[in-house]
Amino acid sequence: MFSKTCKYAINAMIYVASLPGGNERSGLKDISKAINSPEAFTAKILQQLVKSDLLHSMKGPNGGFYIHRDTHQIFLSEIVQAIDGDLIFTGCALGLEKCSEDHPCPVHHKFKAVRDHLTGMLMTTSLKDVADSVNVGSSFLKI
Amino acid sequence: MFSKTCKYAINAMIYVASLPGGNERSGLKDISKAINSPEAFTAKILQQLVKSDLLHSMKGPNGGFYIHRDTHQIFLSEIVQAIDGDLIFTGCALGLEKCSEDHPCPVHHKFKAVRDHLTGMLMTTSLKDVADSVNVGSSFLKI
DNA sequence: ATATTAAAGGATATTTTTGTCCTTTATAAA
DNA sequence: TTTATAAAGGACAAAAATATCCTTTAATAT
Repeated sequence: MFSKTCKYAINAMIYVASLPGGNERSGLKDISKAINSPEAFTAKILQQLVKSDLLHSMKGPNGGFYIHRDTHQIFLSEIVQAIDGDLIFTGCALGLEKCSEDHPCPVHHKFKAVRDHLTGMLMTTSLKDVADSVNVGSSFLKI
Repeated sequence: MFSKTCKYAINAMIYVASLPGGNERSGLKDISKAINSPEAFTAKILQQLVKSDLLHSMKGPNGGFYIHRDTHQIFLSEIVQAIDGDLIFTGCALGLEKCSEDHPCPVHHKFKAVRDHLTGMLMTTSLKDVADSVNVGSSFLKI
């Protein structure tokens, strides 16, 4: 569904969003430990998120990553889009180059319904929604 | 969503299912031409499908691949399962090893709804359904 | 029987994704 | 101002997915 990179990215964003204090910073080590991901690889992903303006960073002592925007206004779809692009939202299920309403692949219509469901879910689920559920202990970021 | 291998597999199965005459055989060349896939790679995929008993094959002159079972009773889910395994049906959206109703990841419940939708679609869409739509010209296997 | 055809199978190559390591740059604290 | 800290960036490595090539096996037709 999502690339491994994208899964790490979502996890990382949720973790940072779930930190108390809102704009508190969290370092690479903390993040990768919290989401159980390889540190160096996570660094690259965080860089991508910073470039996509989903995350912000500060170098030096007490530096780290933080979220600038209101987490209530950041939706999972933005993270997925930033990392995996929009093929998941628009691509043909069977990989056809030219697949559209006018020239549909054999599963186009049925698949579109599922994809719209997924897209809708991602576009309406905010980082705050999921971070809150982590904070109240009703969901988890790792084992 | 699906691996490229799986997409080729679905396309190939639909193509063979859409052949007139039902149990007619189609060769590797025809199939890979029809679905616009690399021939040698497609050969490997067809082998997998044969091993999974979704497809049957005959060597020698006039040999080729054909579908044994009633295409009305073969569902897309079986193809996906045979090639990509069942991670798409059961795996955690965020890649967590231990993700369940009791110990859900932050998107578990919302994602489950989407996944159930996908699963339901795949389990109820038969090869005959989609092959028919190709045959009447309302859907296409390539550009 | 022999030749031809087409799938099966094994080995290998290429590409993409995932992952690591090390140096450079920016920031802050001493 | 110097030192410590932590992200940024570049180069490289490993693993997995995708793809090719060539030989072997099975079936048919001559």
